[in-house]
Amino acid sequence: MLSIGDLSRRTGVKVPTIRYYEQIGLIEAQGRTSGNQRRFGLAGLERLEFIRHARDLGLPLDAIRTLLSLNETGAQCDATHAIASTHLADVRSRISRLQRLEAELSRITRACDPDGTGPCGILEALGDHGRCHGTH
Amino acid sequence: MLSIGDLSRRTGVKVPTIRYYEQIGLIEAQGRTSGNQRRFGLAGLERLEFIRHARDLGLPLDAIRTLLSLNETGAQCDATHAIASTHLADVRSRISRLQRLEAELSRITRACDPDGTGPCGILEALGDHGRCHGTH
DNA sequence: GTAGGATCTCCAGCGACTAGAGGTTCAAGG
DNA sequence: CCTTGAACCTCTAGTCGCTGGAGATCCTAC
Repeated sequence: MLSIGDLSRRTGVKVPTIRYYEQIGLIEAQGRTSGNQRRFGLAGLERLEFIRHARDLGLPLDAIRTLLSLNETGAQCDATHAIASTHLADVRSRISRLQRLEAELSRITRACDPDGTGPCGILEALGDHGRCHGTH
Repeated sequence: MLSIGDLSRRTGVKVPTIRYYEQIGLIEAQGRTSGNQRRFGLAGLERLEFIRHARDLGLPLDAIRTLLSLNETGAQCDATHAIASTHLADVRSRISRLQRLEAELSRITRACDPDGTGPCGILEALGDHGRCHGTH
């Protein structure tokens, strides 16, 4: 029987976050002590580790909720694969967007000449989208 | 004199968003009609274009607020440069984090064998962080 | 004069937590 | 047995950057 603090230490998920997960129905305590404190079993620990790992991989809680129920109802690989690859595509598009952004930002940042006498190049560049190369 | 809708069409910033920006003190209408509708001038248009561009580059509104005031008080290049390069560093770290994530996710996604008879590899991989390569 | 699109204000919600107030319970030491 | 103090409880509100809806008013063209 694990207290919420034990669970937190074992999984690295913060105590208020665990309570939050319970509130939105992602996990459930096995029961409560006579003094109303949550107690978790091994199943709860594993479930939270699953959630933690999926969160680390950037999956939204809603997708995790679906994955958990797939896990219970006997894994349907198709659905699982769909969620994972959708997320993967999402991550990839975020990467490429960020890379375009990085290019533009570093170009703009270089436009600043701290020793010069004119107005700051960064502020000018921000005011004028027309000078940008490509889209962002 | 531009109505809020004109401003929206010219900048691509949605009407409710413009109102939100006014609410948090980022922009200000030049005045109101007798019927209480906002009217903006050229200064407002340029200011909103600046905000739009900075937002597109991923800068948080707080940083934009600072940049705008720097722009007014006669550009201090140092401060401007600091904000931009802090943001650039942030973007770069997000990129590398996402790339690590991408690697892990595509590894996990490949673990799924839809035709197999065993349990879904993706779900197993999610349940067991120990199998991951590197950190995420 | 009227129709209907644009505008107004105010409030609530998103995702995924995080922080704080104010109170109770549990475990260890004396 | 009693006390201390860390850990726990509930509830509410705040974060960021919008977005959507309700219900009312305004503006413009016909």
